[in-house]
Amino acid sequence: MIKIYNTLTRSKETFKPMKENLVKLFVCGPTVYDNSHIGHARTYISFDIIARYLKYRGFSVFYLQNITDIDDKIIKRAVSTGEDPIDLAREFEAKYLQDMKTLGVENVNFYARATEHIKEIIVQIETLLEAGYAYETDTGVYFDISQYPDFGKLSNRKIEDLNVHRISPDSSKRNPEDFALWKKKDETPTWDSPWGTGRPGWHIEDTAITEEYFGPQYDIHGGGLDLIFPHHEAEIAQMESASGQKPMVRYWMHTGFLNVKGEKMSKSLGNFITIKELLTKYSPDVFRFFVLSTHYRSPIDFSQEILEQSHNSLNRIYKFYETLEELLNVDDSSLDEPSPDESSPHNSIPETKENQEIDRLLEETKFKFLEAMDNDFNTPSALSLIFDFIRATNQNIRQGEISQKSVQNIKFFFNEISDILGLNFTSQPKNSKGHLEDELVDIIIDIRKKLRKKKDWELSDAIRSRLDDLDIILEDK
RNA sequence: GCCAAGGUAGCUUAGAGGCGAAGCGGUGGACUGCAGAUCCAUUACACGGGAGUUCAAAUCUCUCCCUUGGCUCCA
Repeated sequence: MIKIYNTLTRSKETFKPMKENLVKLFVCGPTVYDNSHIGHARTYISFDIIARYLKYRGFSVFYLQNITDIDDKIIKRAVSTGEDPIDLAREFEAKYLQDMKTLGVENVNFYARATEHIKEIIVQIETLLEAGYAYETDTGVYFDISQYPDFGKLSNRKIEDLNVHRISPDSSKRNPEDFALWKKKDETPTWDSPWGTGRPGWHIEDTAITEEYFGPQYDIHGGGLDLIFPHHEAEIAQMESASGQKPMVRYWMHTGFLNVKGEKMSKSLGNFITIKELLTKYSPDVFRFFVLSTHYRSPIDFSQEILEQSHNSLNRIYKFYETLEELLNVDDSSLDEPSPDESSPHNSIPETKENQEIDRLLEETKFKFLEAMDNDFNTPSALSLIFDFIRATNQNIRQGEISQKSVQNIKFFFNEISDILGLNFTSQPKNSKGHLEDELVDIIIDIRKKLRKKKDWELSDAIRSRLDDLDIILEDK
């Protein structure tokens, strides 16, 4: 039984989709006006894992994400570079999708562009106007907040408290908190509407898109913590007013921020790290492990040092997996050490008490792993169980008390974990050098092996150290 | 001002009334020609301060202190 923390009720609730085992999941996508940064990556990796786990648990997941490809920031950026706004949006959308692919975020079923849903947006605005929830002024069409008394239920705010404004409200609005559904504009790009040319407001695209694909009610809506207010609040107001059905969303999920030295990452603070920059230094898996090591709702503090910690921790799992593979392919090691005592053809260790112990521990770990993930996707807790298991198993391996069958079962479990968490320790890339380079390095290593057999330590060490200078690390077994 | 999330060993994180956590780091050992990696063991008075409830509190209540975020740009 999966429990999900619902921002709306501020409590964990048992997850039950509206329709049997079909999960309709919507996550707010990016506004594509610049490169995506690692804060975005945190959120999308978190929801990637959530989608993976729901699938693992037998749900059929339809994961929908919007792409905000029209908005003030895009236009502003396009004006400054002299580019067409839509071209600019397409360019950064492509980069975003590439970043996600590199990060192993691959469970989104459909990306919906705002500009390809203008028709649906207009229909929804018309519905709101007809029902008296919206009104038209000289500057646009606005949602009338006084018609929706529940406004603020998600962020736990009262309308009367919303009196601090960074931007002075448009004077044509009835209430200062009313938000734009349609902005009347002349500068391109614009779309025709019953209210003249212009473009949609920010919030309406999501509800138009989700209504189109999911209907007025669906299961999970996710996004970063910063979207709770006003974005998600506005979505609720629009959709529930337009459809008359509540709730629009059954489970609201929000990811915590990625901070740098305790501060939110932002351009103005200059602590902005793009996904591309990150990946020049660390592998996608290291970053994913870093994300996994904190609960998705908690703030996560980024630093080089912590990524190093993640790297080291992850290596422990990698090495364990390698050990499993070695145990299953004992004949491979015959080149180096033909261990005569254990070279019996079957090399099978009979079922012993120790083996039963390991098998029991495996079952227990599996159970607890699911329990941790069921509990609002508690990945840190799940990881901790894996480390417990590795330590205990290593002890048995060291004593030689483990059967091939047990190793196989363990490996199978780790393959599952690899899938659920999206960590690729099953196919760990060795060296991402070019093909020819690989082979050249192999030749050098081969020669060095022979030198070591001759106990020519001086030359062996020199080779190792020269390779080290090229970031090729040799580790003798 | 209002709303929200936090303060857990040197660092990063789980936990959420009782059985003293996981990883990283440190230390010791095994292995090794050496180095590294790996493995094992071990280490660390752990719960922001103060009061209260309770047989029992990191965990519940109150209060105070501190940090961060949001309050129509935001993942």
